[in-house]
Amino acid sequence: MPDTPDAKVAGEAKPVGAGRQLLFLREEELRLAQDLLFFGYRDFTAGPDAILAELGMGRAHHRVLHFVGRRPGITVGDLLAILGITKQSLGRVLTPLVEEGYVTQTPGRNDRRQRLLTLTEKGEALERRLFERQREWVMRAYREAGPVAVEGFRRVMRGLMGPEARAQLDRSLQPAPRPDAPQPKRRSAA
Amino acid sequence: MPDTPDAKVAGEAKPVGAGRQLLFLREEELRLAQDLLFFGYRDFTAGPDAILAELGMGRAHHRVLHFVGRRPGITVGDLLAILGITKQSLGRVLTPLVEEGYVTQTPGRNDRRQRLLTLTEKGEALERRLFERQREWVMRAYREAGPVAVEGFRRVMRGLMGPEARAQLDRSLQPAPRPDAPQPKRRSAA
DNA sequence: CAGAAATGTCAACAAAGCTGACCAAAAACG
DNA sequence: CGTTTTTGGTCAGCTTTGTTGACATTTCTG
Repeated sequence: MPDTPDAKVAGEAKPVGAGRQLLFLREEELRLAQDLLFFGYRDFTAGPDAILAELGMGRAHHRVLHFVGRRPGITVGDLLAILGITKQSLGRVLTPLVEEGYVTQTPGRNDRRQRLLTLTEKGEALERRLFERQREWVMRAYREAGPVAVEGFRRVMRGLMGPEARAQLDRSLQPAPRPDAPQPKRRSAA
Repeated sequence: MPDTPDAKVAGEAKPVGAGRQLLFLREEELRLAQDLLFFGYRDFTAGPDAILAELGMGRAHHRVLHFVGRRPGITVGDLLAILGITKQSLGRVLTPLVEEGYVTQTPGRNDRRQRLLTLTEKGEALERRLFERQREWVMRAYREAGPVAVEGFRRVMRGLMGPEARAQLDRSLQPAPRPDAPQPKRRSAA
């Protein structure tokens, strides 16, 4: 089956009959998924990792830059919920990022306890650099696989996420909720 | 079918025209890919992680169990190449796995320097338990997404892998190479 | 004002990577 | 045969990024 290096990676070439969606999940196919996720994720992160290493940073810094860039003005608490780590762990990467001028903290206008996080120009520049590296990589994969495969990829990856992550993802697709507008007493969803 | 809370995650519903495969890669779509991979991979590994934690093990142990299970009789060197770590790092998880009876080492028959690695019954049982947990998770995602999406997922994940990982994947799909047959002087592909 | 919430910080620990140095057994080479 | 290379293991020390637990500060809220 792995005849040509690319064509139908390891999927049965059987015409996908209507009702038999339960049979195509044989053990080998699941094991293949494990392999794909391990190797794929590892190589997906390798590019940025190399850039970060030169700057004495790690993947955790990238994640902060990424999610702060995605939701400028995000609160520390929300960032913690997204990353799913403790504030001590976050502090260890966030504090240096602030000290070295990649991220700014500004007190919230409604709630001055909050430190709203935003990328500085320097932070945006680095985030963009990391993004571009990763973009090339993903673009290659997308191009090779084609638009239909990309849509399938998204659907499956989304299915691999737990309900909380899905909610967070949906939220991050919303048009950021006016960080200074009077907000209706949000209960932290953790 | 999954038009319910899932349909078209965040993809443009535009009919995928023929030649415009270069345009559909807008920035937001790439950022979505980053999010999907982060959350998806994290939640994909969460199940096994929980089981492993009870046994005082980590993800690294799972990887060893997985790849030894996949290629019984694998040499330490080959396992190192697959995992892409140093032998010291491997030693820290492999030695305990051997000591606690999950993995056996038997000297190679052609090359008695080699320690061919195989799962014991205990090792197979644990690997299977981890596998089943992950299977349920992946199955849910596959079912929700449908067979066509699964094929797309595979194609994209494979594209995200670097050339070396692809080669290793192909090799692991081969019918394991008779660990005791006289082998034709393999040059280590590091 | 009292208490809860948002954030920060100190200390200690763990998992899983890394480098460098060094050793032994077995194979391969000349 | 003797030398060199390969395979694998081990010790020691360092790094990143996660964890708990305890405690302080500021600010909001009832």
